[in-house]
Order: sequence, then C-alpha cells, then structure tokens
Amino acid sequence: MSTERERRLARIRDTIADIPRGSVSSYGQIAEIAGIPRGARQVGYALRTLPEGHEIPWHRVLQASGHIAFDGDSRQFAEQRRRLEAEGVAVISGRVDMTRYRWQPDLDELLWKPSAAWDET
DNA sequence: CATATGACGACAA
DNA sequence: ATTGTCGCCATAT
Repeated sequence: MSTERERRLARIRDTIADIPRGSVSSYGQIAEIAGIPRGARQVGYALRTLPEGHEIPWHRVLQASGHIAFDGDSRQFAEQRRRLEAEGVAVISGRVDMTRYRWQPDLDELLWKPSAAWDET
C-alpha cells in the first residue's frame, strides 16, 4: 500500500519529470501543479530526498525569482548551471530568465497527470 | 506535545 | 539588487 506522504512525494517527482528539456519551473509552480498549494518547501524536501539512481531533472527547478537555490560557491550550484546550459538554458549571474524559459504545460499535460492519482485507488 | 529545520515565496525597507 | 521578516508546512528531534 502507499501512504499519503508517499503519493504526495510521487506526484511531485512525476511533475518535475514532466518539465521538458530546455524549460524550467519553480518550486512553487511544481507544488501547485502537483496539487499542493503553498507547498514549495515540500518540493524542496522531495528533491532533497530523491531515491538513488533517479532520473529526475532536478536541475530544471529554480526559485520563483529564477535563481538557482544553492550557494553560488557550492558544487551543486556549479552542477546545476552546467546542466542547464548544456540544454540551452542561459544562466546569467546564477539566474535564469523565467519569462523566457518558464515551463507552460498545456491542457493535455495538466489533464493527463492527475489521472495518476485517480487510478491509485 | 514543543521546537527546530529547510533546494521556498511574497513583500517591505 | 540585497537583506530581513514573516507565512507556510512536512519532517526531524
């Protein structure tokens, strides 16, 4: 069986997995799409506790301001910037232009995802 | 049950 | 642009 907590984390991971290459999203946006309003910190928690060997595009999640969430001198910051630039996302001063790269899921995607929560029952 | 902790976010200086 | 405060909320202790 699955606890509510597990399903919540799964929805977050699934949502992040849907961010297309070359686009980015924010913690808050992911939370909302995953059905967790005001759950930005929960998205942070989910990313912090990703399972081993995951293939989740964690680097496509940024702060609402477009800034990378890690300290500019950290190794993780460098890795995230590298991955973003590798797929064509410009990172200027540790920041991405959200108006330009923000993921805008269409109706199909939004209607498609939630169904995963339905057939859980 | 009480506190502390964040890969957050909005807002006021 | 920066910094500090406060709100938020699941987890950890």
